[in-house]
Amino acid sequence: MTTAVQARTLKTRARLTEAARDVISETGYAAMRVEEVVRRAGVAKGTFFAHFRDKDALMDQLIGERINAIMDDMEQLPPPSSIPALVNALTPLMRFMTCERYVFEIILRHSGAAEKKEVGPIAMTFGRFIEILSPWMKTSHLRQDGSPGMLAEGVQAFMINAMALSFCALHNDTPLEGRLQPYLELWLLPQGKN
Amino acid sequence: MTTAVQARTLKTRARLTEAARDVISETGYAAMRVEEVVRRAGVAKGTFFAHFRDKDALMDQLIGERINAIMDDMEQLPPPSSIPALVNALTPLMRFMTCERYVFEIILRHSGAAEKKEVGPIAMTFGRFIEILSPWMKTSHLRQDGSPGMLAEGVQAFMINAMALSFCALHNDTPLEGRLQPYLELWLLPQGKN
Amino acid sequence: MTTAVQARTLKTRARLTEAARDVISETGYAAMRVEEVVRRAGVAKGTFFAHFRDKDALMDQLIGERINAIMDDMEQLPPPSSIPALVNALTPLMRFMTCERYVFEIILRHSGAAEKKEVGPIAMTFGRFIEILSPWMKTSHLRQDGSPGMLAEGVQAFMINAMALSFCALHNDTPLEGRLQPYLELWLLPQGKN
Amino acid sequence: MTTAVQARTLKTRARLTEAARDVISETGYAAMRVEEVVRRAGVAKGTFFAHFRDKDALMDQLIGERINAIMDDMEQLPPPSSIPALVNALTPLMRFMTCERYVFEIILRHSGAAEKKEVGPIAMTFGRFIEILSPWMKTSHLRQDGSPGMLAEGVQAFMINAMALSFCALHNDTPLEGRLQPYLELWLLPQGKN
DNA sequence: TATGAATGAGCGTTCATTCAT
DNA sequence: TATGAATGAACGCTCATTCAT
Repeated sequence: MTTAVQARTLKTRARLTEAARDVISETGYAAMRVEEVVRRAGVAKGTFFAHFRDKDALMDQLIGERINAIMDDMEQLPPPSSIPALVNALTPLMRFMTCERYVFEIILRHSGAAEKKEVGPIAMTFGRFIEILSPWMKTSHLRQDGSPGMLAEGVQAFMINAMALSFCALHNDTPLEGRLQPYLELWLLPQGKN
Repeated sequence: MTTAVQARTLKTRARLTEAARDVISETGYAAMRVEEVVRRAGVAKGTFFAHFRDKDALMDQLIGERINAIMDDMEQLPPPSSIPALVNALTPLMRFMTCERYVFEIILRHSGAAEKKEVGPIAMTFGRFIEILSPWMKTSHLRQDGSPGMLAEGVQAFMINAMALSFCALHNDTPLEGRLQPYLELWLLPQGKN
Repeated sequence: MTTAVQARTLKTRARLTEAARDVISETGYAAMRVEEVVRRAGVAKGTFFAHFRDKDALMDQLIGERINAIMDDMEQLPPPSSIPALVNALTPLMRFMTCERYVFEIILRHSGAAEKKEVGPIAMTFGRFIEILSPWMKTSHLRQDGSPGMLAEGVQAFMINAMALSFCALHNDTPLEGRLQPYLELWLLPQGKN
Repeated sequence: MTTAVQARTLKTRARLTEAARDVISETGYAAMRVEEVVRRAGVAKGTFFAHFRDKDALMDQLIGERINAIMDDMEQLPPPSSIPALVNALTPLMRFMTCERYVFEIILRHSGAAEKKEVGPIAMTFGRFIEILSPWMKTSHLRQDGSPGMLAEGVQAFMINAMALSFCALHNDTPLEGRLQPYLELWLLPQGKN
């Protein structure tokens, strides 16, 4: 009984997210309308809000799963053997996160939850990112005088900085990756090697 | 005549900003409503938009002037002679920038202007910050293998990262400054010295 | 200036009420939708709520003005010379008030305002009704041992009672007026005359 | 078996009404939500509607039983020997009926059923009220030129009127009973005696 | 410059009721 | 009987921004 009921719930939820994905692939994230999603999913508006606290909660999930998919690919990579290789490995993630200003804003807003119990998909990916990056930091050609975790968090900080600048007229002549690389060299290479 | 008119214009503008400061000191930045500002200033709503392109332009100015006041103090300081001293010097700025989530978001949004000609007060402070910090980077106890500008930008990136984390339940057990210090040590000290 | 602005305001308000009247004449009161009213009036939804606190406030006005129109007619009548004549005089009002259950419920709900400053059109008509009826109570064929005002309020009480019963299966075989008459006889005639 | 099943049915129903009474005693009638009732009763929402046609049916029952309890007390009273005594006898009923605006509205709405077969608890109390009051109308100090039933119905009308006014800012300076008494004197006393 | 009524698109809400299991 | 996810149709609201005067 309970199982059957859950199946129905999951199905409805899946129809909603599927409809949302369709809308987004056609119009982008910023233009997604709840009304349009429920219309396509063939469910009532009330149902939407029974499944998602608000529109942002759906965005959190959809963007979170995209980030996770990209991280799944990252995880398959061998530890990058050079800074340019590292930048290359990070590029798909940065590309997605900056695909729309709206997406980047959602990500920033959800990067940290105010309440521990409210930690959502996007916030989780920030932790996962560190877990993926940390082992890469142990490569011998990189500095080894900091903990892998801290080095990884530094990479994260430089990435966010580079992405934020990409929306800025003063800096968007340089491509994202080009802007990141010199900082990572300075951050990650043993001194005297960069 | 022109002078008289300009004087009136400046006065109206001053009344608007003054009213806005009052509202903010009572309710905070996020709760500021244009309606309330014009009510207190005793002018019509349309007048507000004759003086400010939009609400954000006022916010840009108000937050920018606060940041500049803090930077005026920073500028008086001698180059910090240690990482903890540097962190101390940066703390007032970080305190203000994280006083409200909304303020932090405004700052991020305005850190880079979409159009070069639209570089506003907040965006200016980002440049000024680098200018203040760069000379500090030349201190002999810090690494000298990167340009002062890049080192300063790195400090900026770590600050933003630390501030972003301060809104996050998973990390806000550590105070802002404590979170920043180890990263700056790793970023700024000659390797082998931290 | 102020006059011109007020004229515009009044015009918009008039368009809204006019549109509402149209909708009601076509579909009845209960079926009136705010959305439809603003659509027909050619104004934005926000404008509706700038003019009326809520849908009920518009209903209050529309129903109030209908009641007032009926009372305008009542006011032209000479004091009824018999109970049946009195009942006849009251019938148009009762007919309208019971035209829809929804209308009767609105009237009851608005008959008394919780706050004095919130006394709206419908509540006002209750006072006006007493003022119209009171002089009628001075007719010589009616009992004169109570104040006209009290006698009038009694008539009001019996009317409301009769109207409430008209929505009731147990009583709606008798027409409204027939139900009212015996009570008014007992209430208004000198004893021994009914 | 049938007995067992019926027992379970009755038990569920009892749990629902009991839960509803709890909710009402804590939050009042108007704030009662079906959701909260079923939560407390530990049953599913659908179960509620297997036991009660709709929410109003439960309200009808709960309010009806309260009115009946008050009428049980009224029935014990000897016929009031004066108008003030009569008013006193009616006061507990009026107090309850005006405890919440919502309650008064429910009572009015249910005072007459739309369908004869749907005469519910509240509607029944209206009949019972007349039955209790009618004998009281035969007291020698009251007018005897109207049937006891009609006199009783008049009392009912005046009570409802007084109660309706109690929700009105314009009239709620006078207490309920004070507002009722002069009308009953005029309605019930032989003319020349009031 | 100043005015302030009007805009407007969409979000979130409400919550009694239904219905397939 | 019992379950509980789904329904659904408006309403109210938001509030920065525009524009005719």
